[in-house]
Amino acid sequence: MKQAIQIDEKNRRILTILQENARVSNAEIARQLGMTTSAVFERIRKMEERGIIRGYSVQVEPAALGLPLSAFVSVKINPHRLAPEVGRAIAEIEGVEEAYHLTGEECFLARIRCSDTDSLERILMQINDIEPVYATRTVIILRSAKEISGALLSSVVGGLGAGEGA
Amino acid sequence: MKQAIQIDEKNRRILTILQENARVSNAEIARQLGMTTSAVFERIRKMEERGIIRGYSVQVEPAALGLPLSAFVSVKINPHRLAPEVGRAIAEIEGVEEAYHLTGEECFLARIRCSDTDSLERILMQINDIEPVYATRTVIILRSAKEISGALLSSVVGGLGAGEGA
DNA sequence: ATTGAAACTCGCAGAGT
DNA sequence: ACTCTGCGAGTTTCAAT
Repeated sequence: MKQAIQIDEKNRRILTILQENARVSNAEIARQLGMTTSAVFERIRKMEERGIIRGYSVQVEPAALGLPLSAFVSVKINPHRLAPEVGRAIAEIEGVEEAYHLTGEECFLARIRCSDTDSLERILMQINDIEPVYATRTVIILRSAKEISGALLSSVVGGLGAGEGA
Repeated sequence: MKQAIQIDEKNRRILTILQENARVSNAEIARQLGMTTSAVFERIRKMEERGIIRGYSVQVEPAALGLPLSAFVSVKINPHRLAPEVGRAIAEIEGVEEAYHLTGEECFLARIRCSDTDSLERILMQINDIEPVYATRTVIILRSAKEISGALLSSVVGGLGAGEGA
């Protein structure tokens, strides 16, 4: 059974502070919560150990990386039981930031980040080339009304930037 | 004109390291890149100042917060020019992690995180209660094949947890 | 933009409650 | 699980290049 590991009040407050700025010092967290640094240190260490904290990330302005274009691609596949393979194949495509297996006929949704429509076209072709995929539907993101992820880009390394050739 | 602020090689490598673990020390980054800590410090400071770095976040295991259920809600609205207001209204609803204004008929997409289907129902009602909204379509996320955001939850603070009452 | 040194602050571990 | 204590390590500033 996958039991829900619940969290106490103090840990929740530590996470709240880390969420706003993951690079604050333990000492600063301790100050804000009226604890000692050691206590904060221990709690964070345990949350990391228990997998409650998965990691820490930087949110980057995508324009700075030459990736101003975002889109969602909905995907239909045919033998539905190939979903795991399709999921893996989509996830591996450069420019795919997120990929979800969903209920419904359009059983995959991928969020794309790229430099321009040419780059988007190339990504769409790669998705359509996956064997069980028989249809895609793409919508462009005009604006994010709320974006938690900021731009946690998998592709800081990648180089899907505006200047790249073939 | 919104010019694309491009980034040099060193900054890209710094961002790559921060992406994997935003809580590494500047000294450690410096070691990996063969720079001095001061240089790394200065470059990070400037990227923060210029808005290239938006912030740093912790990725939390959602189950630990009692939020095992994820969904996407597509929204249709009627006078299309009320989009900005609708976007703001959706973004404010507790449980909405991300909200995007899109091209196409379903011009908004919201990603939801909540404790159970009851909670999801309540969120859907709130979305449908927004004036210009005349239709929603909900799909449940079965699995994330790729999830950059990990679980950057806006609602660590919130308390949409399993145990909450009304 | 980078450096090296100086002053300050923090991380982290050990021992104790 | 928290506190106190202390040293090694990290942060941050600054004059100089």
